[in-house]
Amino acid sequence: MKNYSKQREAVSNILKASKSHPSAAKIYEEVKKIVPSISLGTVYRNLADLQKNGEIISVSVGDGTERYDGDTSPHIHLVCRNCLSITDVHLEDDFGIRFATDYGFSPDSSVYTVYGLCDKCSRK
Amino acid sequence: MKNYSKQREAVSNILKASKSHPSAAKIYEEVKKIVPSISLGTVYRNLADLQKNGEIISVSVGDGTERYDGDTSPHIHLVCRNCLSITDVHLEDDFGIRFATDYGFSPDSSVYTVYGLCDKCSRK
DNA sequence: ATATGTGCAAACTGTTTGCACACGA
DNA sequence: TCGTGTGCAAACAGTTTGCACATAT
Repeated sequence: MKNYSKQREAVSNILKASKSHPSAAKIYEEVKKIVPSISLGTVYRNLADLQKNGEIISVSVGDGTERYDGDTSPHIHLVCRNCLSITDVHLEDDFGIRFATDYGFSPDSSVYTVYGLCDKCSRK
Repeated sequence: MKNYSKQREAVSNILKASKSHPSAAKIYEEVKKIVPSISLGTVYRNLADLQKNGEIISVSVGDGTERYDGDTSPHIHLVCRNCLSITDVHLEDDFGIRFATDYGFSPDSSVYTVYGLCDKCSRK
């Protein structure tokens, strides 16, 4: 059904180790240090697979690129519309997942994003 | 500072009246019935403005298009990875917004999305 | 042996942008 | 009048995909 590949493993590891919500291009840069021959297309393919499995999530920051996150524990993303920074706020529990189940929905992941201006940018 | 335009008004009205989370292309189709001369570029520009004002929000369904929502009251989106349907689950309160404020963040909107399979698709 | 994954590069498509003109205040 | 908004079309950029080859089981 699904074979092992060092490329997918590397992508997964990088995301799980990172806290910076990198873009596909950034991940590509990082993975090349481990698997130099990897191509950007493969990065995208693996990101799609991992996301479908619920191993990673993705967040829209509004700059046209998708950001990826290897942390699937319940948390909110505070996305600054000005500097595009993403701040995590961890939660006890993901009640969205619980609600979904109540509706007959089979959830694999959830993303809670709050948009606005971060502390620094709102002072200006 | 910001002028009135029937184009922006029409885009806004359509979104506030709709419950279907339409794409920009779909909105364009609808708006043309009201302002036939409107262009797709203008639709995008107005969607960006409205979103920046917190009048509308947008949701990624994962098919490469952004969906727009004129309902900014607290609710969760249940997005089916198979049929791409979006089901709304309304909430009492948007605690993400409250949390954000506690962190010195100035929120303008929030999006809570749960991905998975809807009732219908998970049966197959 | 056979299904699955990869690298490469071209193709795709949603979105953005420059420009000349129109409109609102 | 003067700043803001629009229409058009071209340009852009992130992402996807076809194909031939490589790898996993």
